[in-house]
Amino acid sequence: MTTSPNTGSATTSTRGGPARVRYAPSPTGDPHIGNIRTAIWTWLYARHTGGQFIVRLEDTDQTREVPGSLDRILGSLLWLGLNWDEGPDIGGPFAPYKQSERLPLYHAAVDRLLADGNAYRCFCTPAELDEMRKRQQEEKRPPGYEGKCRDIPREIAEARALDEHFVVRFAVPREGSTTVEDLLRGPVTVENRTLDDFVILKSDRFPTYHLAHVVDDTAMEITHVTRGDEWLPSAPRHALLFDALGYPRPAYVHNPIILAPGGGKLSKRHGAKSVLEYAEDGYLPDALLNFLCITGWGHGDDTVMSRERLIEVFEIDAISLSPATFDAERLNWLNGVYLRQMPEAEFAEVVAKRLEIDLSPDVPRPLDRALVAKFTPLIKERVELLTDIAPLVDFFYLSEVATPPVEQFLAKKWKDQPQATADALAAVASDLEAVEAWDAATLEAALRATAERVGAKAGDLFTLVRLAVTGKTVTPPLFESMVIVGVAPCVARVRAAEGAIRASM
RNA sequence: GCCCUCAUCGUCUAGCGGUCAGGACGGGACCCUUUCAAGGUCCAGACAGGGGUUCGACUCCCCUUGGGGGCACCA
Repeated sequence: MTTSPNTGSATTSTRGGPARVRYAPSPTGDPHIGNIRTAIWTWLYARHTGGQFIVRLEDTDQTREVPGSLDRILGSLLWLGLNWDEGPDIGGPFAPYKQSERLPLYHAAVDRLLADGNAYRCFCTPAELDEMRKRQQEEKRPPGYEGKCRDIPREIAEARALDEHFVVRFAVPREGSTTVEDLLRGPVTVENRTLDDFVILKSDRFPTYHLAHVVDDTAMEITHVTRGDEWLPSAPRHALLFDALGYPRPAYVHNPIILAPGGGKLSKRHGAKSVLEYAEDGYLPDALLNFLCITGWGHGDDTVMSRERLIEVFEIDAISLSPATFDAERLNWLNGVYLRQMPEAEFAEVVAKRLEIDLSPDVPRPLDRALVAKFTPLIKERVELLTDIAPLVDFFYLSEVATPPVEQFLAKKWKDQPQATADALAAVASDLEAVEAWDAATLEAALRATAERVGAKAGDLFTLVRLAVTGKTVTPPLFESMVIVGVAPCVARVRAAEGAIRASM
């Protein structure tokens, strides 16, 4: 018997219209970044079509459950701005949205499959199955259940079920083939003989993913099933289940996974963290959203796309078929782009919040917002990650900046010239004291004059001053920074540097 | 081992039978410049290989190669 191929009716009838789609995570820990990308695409598709985005908890494996997962999953979505219309926390017309609370639904489906002869009870023990697999491996045969219990007469099976552990397996047709329509790649056909009789109900009376997916996505009227393409090989099983239960099949979108640079699985080593970790590390939600969305999907020549823009132009069937590689550098660049685009006040607030985390505990909190607002314009285009900020501006907060090692001053043009260097700094200090207005333009003019007087190039002198005042070689613009630091500390720091150099002579 | 799937610059992609194969990240050069950035200009860089189909293939088909995934009482 050949299963009739899905003609794509579900696909064509729902194209373009409002989509009911779902994100269905397992509470087994923080969602993986690839998993989140699927959620983003799914959400965008719902918003693009004016449909609904639903969250459903797939908690059918009691042994793998990690406490607190649900909160972190929902927290991740929230942080990314992926709001849901129905879910385990807010309920909805098809509640409950936790599979562990929907057991009766699965049992009803199993009863029907059993009654129709599309499923059967299997009494094989785990030990027996292990042994079977071992044998298959030795004989170089494909692994899979061979149907030992498939032909047990129903009355006998029912009797044994009274006091024996059992699972329920779907009776896959032994012949023919099954075709699944994937929105991205068209028809995918597999021979039924390559499918084994998979378990749909475990011995603890919980469903497996296969059954739960079919029952719930039907009950919740999901139009498009979006999931990672590790599910593609089992999609025909699901199709068979839909057919056996007499349910219409949803449209499927199996998207490729994200690869690590160099190939293979993505891990923390490659800069892939959980969403919440990105949040902690100071990435912007919109930047991560944008980045994840365009890795594995594209819209013409566009790269930087706002949330609104993405909703507007996102087409789910434009998802790329080949697995994309995670490009952390691109993410960082995008984060910088979003940072630079931010309105001044908003940027200042983000900076302040971050500094309250990163700055030394000696600095009193809450941070002086007026001071933050002063240097914020100086650093805006110098920051890619929020963690770049503290090292760039900490000298604004220190009453005393430690003078860097003398060697740092006596480099480049000042190499082996401690006398000239010290004299130059001395000149700087006295000229700064004499300056009549403490603003950037005046300071620059004054120090350029100083440079000429001591016979140094302006840039070389500025390097000295920068080092003395900030303790760093890389800083925000020097004169603007000095204005913020103030005349007295600047002079003191320059004198301290001068002293250190003289002491080393 | 069997099955499924994918294939354009280093990376993410545009292309949907006729293009100088475009853009972005990264790289290089130059400009700007008090450091570092940002910004600007420019440069290098790809259709995996082989067969077909066609007047014409990056585009369609087949094979090879390579990558990815699946074959649990996990999802």
